[in-house]
Amino acid sequence: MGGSQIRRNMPLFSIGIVMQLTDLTARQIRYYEEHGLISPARTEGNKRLFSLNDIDKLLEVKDLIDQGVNLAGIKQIFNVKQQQDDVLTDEDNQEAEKVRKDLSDAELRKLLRKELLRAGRFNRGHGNPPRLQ
Amino acid sequence: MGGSQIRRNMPLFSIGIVMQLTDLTARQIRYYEEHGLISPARTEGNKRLFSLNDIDKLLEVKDLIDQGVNLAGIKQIFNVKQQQDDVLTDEDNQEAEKVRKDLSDAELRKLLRKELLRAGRFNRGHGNPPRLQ
DNA sequence: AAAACTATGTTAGATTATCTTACATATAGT
DNA sequence: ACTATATGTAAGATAATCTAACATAGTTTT
Repeated sequence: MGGSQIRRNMPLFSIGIVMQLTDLTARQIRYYEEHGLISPARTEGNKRLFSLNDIDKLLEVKDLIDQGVNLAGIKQIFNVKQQQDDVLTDEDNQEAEKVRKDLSDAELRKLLRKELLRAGRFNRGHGNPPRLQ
Repeated sequence: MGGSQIRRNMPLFSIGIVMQLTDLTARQIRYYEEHGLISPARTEGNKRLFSLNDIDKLLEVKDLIDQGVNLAGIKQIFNVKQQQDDVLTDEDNQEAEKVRKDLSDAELRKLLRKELLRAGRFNRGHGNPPRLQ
């Protein structure tokens, strides 16, 4: 797990914002969580807090559902992608990972900003850039 | 105006998250708003929603306050920077100017910091002098 | 065709997060 | 010494979110 991965996993967004960003209902988002497609963090008071990764996943879920894939299928797809990610991460990226891990807190905002700008194109291939606005 | 401007001004973050991200209290954040240093958006139900720009500004406020600048001074500094931004934006060399602007954004902070540090040495009157380390 | 399952809607009651307003207070400036 | 600045804190109100339960249109399965 590299530093940037942590950043992309930083819990930042309330469900209301995620609803706007993904155009999903709260019911849908909770249902997808219930079925293990996402695992948003929680505040001390039990409110969900979503990361950029969560939002990416939700947009992907939405996309796949639009294409007729059911949740079971999406779950499988996510599993496969996760395995790929594991392989890619474990392989040879130690050095780059190390560099990435040492990002200063000051740079965090800029990274966040960047992430938002390019939030969209899921790294592995298929492209439907969700518009964040 | 590029799409990125829209993104940076997109209201996304609740005050709780901004507190964590900036290490400011809610009181401070609201006070800075009250004095016009930021203008976060609101939800339909009147909750504040902060953008990345807001967070940047808050971090800058915090930084300047740590260096002994009062809110009036910070307001002036923001005004100056805003004017510069306006000029640069109106000068229709948008593409190249944008790069230059990014550079000068980072640079300007350092210059300001230096300048303020020097000024602080002259009229030192407060018990909490800038830590010269 | 009936039964079961899937994915979502809706409602209700409870709880958290945030809001405004007001008062308190320690430092800093005059 | 007085005033202004910047922040803390408390109270009461309300918005946003939570869980749980029941409803339902489609879709599979039997």
